[in-house]
Amino acid sequence: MVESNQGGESLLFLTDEQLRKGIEAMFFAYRAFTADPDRILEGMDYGRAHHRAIHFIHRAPGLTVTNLLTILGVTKQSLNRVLRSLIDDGLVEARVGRSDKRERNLHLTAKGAELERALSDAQRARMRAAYRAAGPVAVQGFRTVLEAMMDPEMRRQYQSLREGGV
Amino acid sequence: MVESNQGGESLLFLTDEQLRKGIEAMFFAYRAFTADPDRILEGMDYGRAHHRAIHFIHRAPGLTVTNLLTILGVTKQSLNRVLRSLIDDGLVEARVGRSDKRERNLHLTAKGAELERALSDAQRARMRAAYRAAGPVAVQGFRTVLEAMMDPEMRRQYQSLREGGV
DNA sequence: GAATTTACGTCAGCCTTGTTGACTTTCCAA
DNA sequence: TTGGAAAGTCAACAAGGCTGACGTAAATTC
Repeated sequence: MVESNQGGESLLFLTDEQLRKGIEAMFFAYRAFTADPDRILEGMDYGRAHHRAIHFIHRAPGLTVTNLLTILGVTKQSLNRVLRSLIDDGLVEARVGRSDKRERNLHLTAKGAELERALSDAQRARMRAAYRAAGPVAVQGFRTVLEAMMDPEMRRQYQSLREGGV
Repeated sequence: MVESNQGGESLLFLTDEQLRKGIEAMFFAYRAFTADPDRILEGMDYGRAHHRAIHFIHRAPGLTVTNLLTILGVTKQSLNRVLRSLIDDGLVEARVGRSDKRERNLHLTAKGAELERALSDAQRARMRAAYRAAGPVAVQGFRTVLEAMMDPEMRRQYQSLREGGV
């Protein structure tokens, strides 16, 4: 395959072969990425969906059900099943909204925070090892490419997530 | 949080906050990554599992069922369901092994290759746009971090995948 | 003040894709 | 010739997505 240069910059990294390698890297890395939390959750009555809910409730305490729905990109019914069990088991608390009483503000309980810590410790340990092995420049590139892959709306969400609501 | 330096190199990129950002970037980017093929497959009788099988059969034509099982990390029963429909619909051909007749060497038919092209065109288009936006240095970092995240065994698989078998 | 909209919850049913366990057939290799 | 490997299949189950329909409470609009 013949590659042309543009503005003197090599575009070798845009060959189909390079792109395919990137695609496969995403596939394998994502499996590794979820493996540790999955291992912790198996045996408990929870799964990956619970992990995601817990993560974002920890991340943005007080967020509403609709907020969480939007972030996770699932239906109300699907989230409800997960949230129901977390609330019933006392890991998540749903407080009636102060200004708008229709809303439910979601918080982790002490017990919920404990599980969150176990899960994110495991996930961060892998991430930390990878970051350390790759170095700061690579990490910067990693984040840049992932961000560029997101749809604009998702990217906005990703960037604007902060504590105290969404 | 106080950060220490080591060997004169900043370790700011290893803070929990940075790691958390990386974790969320993986989550959001992976959703975007699978969105386009998912859109193509919805309506057809296929799903993400079919896409994965098709991808790796295209990638390493002639690979055996056991090979594919190992790459995908699922059970024989789970893969068989997917493979069954692809073979019945004439997208995949399972040829009896030449040297070992117990083995089945998997190949895409013309029809299978056509779907593969549609799926990978969509996925590569997104990847290409992200790569182009991020630039070659970032892409290098992206690949480096993803590779570092994999388990050694998975990394070996990722690196050794080539045509003509696995 | 009445009507409409929003936020949330829930029931019922379906699909995909993963799992275990058990069993068969075919074939290679010691 | 016999044990083990490769593949296929049946059955049953679970997680976690989905749609559609409905109900209730609270906010908002007319």
